[in-house]
Amino acid sequence: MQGRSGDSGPRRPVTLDDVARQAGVSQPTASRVLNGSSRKVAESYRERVLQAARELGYTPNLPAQAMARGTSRTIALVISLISDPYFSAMAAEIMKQAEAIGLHVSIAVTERQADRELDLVRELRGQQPRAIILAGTGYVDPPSEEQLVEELNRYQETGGRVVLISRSDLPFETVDFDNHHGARQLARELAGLGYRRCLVLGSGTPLLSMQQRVEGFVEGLVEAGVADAGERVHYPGFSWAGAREFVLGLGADELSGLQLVFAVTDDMALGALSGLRERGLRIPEDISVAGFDDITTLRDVVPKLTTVHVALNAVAEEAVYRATTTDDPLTRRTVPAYPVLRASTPAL
Amino acid sequence: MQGRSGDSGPRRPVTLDDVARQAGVSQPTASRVLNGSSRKVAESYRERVLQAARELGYTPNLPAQAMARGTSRTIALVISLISDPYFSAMAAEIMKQAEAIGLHVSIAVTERQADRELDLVRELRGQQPRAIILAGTGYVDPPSEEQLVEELNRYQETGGRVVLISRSDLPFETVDFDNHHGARQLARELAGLGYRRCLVLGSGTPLLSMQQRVEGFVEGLVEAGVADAGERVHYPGFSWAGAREFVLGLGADELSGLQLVFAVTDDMALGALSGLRERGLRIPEDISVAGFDDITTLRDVVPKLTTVHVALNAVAEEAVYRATTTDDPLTRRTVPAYPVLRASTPAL
DNA sequence: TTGTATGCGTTATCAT
DNA sequence: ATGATAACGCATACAA
Repeated sequence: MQGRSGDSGPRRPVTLDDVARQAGVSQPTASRVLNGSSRKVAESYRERVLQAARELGYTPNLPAQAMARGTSRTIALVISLISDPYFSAMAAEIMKQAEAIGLHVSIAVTERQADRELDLVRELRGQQPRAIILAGTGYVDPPSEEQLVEELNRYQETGGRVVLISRSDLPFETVDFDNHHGARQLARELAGLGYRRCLVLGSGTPLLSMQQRVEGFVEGLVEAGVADAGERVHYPGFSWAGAREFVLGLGADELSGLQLVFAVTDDMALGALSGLRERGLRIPEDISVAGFDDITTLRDVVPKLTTVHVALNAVAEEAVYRATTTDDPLTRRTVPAYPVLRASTPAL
Repeated sequence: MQGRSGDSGPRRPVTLDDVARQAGVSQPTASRVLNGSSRKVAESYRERVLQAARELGYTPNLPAQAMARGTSRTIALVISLISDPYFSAMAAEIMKQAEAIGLHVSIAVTERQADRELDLVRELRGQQPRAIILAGTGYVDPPSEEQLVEELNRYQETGGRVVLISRSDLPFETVDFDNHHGARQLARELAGLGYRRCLVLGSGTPLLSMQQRVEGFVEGLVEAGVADAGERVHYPGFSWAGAREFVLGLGADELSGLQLVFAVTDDMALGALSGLRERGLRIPEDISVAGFDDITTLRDVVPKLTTVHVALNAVAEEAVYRATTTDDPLTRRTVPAYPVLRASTPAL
């Protein structure tokens, strides 16, 4: 009799009306007790309402609340790929921060298709979220940038908040890592260890933050006296597979004399590492590898990968803060990123 | 003048009414054109409505639609941890399947706290989702199982669908891997390679599916003639760290003669691997390691880890199907899981 | 085919 | 302090 489905036909969900009736009060009073803020309800009524709600198993109908209040308790988050360690970590941090202040996070995924971003934002806007956080990859030359900006503006004009992570290309609140500085410091430290001939793997997909990492790294090398640093920059597909395939396709002459491969993400660095090994090279005896992001996966990789650590929690905190605060004007906050040298790049 | 925030004060969002007015038709007609199913609208009207919607940038207010229709286009998904490779892969697959049929997925995270599950379900129920999928870890003896079942029943009685993944403990639609069989096959294959003295790392947190993996593995060994297989089962904390710490705490006598460590998840297997290496053991020369799940992370681990592959996509597909189909009665579908032998467990 | 009227569950505005 | 009543944006039954 219990635990079975379809027992007594589809019942109607318990509403505030039901609770009020059972408690013998008016429906607004029940509302005030259960969901309201101005707590001016007599203690006796108060208890009766609470008990009725408990007995009936009342749960507020969130869509109805959202409509009546004109605003929901949801933050919409747009990311590229949920199965990517970087983005799942980012999503986790943002959810954590949001939930700490009683907000729910609705996640949408572009699957790395630039054009899906616009559709998603449009769709998400329909959910009437309190804020939209775009944490996906910002393209250098977005196919529909104008429409996206227009859409976001429209959303913002109706009271919504827009926060961008890792993409300073659009005129909205932005939180970003210090990509340039982090990569530059890494290059300088590596140069200090004796590295000179470095191959740089940028992103084939033109992404702003990735370009900053390339430029920072090259600049760091140049500052350290590596004059021709800019000559060995390549742009394979923006993925593990892309980096691996690129490395596998390298001519023997291009590889010879190479001391290090730096990829703009750990994901790509691991792909490159895999490709290098397939070619029979030992890491780091024959060639060194470094990445960027400091994803959790690195925990299980041997040798420990040198990378640039980014404070995801700080970014998430800042992003959620900006997503819920309205007082300040358009700002751009940059969160530090600092190199972490590990076994994959020993001193030469 | 463009791209700035707070230009002309918080405007009101564009509603169906606005579109109808601009198009010179009634609001229901606009509704029929834009969101309705019965497309019995004159072509001339139809075009005017579509154009008006485009000009105004209309997006349907989803909460309002949900309320009017009495049902939303959302599936609620409860998982343990979004940053876990297994769960993020699962979430990705479910989102993919759901989006293919025009459904949005709302994710909630228990952070591995058993008691949070009940609260989350209650909260999610308020979102009026079409279905609730519980993909988190099912505890052997849930602290609030009765209340959870009651809550889910209440939800189901009001027309919601409930689907469980990897936990056959509750009286609802269930999709599960063949944990027992997968582990058993793995054990038999390993025994065939010559493995006899195997340490089994189960889950310190009493989880149903993990217990099945332990039992399956032991059974497989026993069938292969390893009489004392059940004596070397331990239950460290259910995590990378838990497995690592357990291995680090093993007495030298317990380690000596050991040929293999099998952990019930890849996550734990990798933790154990890390711990074993810290103790100076080489994998697989000194000792072998095997896991379960075949998570993506394994791609970057050397040596390649032997594991049991689970068809996440099949599970996700089945779960979403069950979440959206109402005709069939209570069923339990099991998805195959099969061992994948790799370099971490060479023939002895 | 199209428009009018009504209801969904909740909050907010108003009397009382 | 409490209760009637009017929104909120949309879909639908019904009338035209």
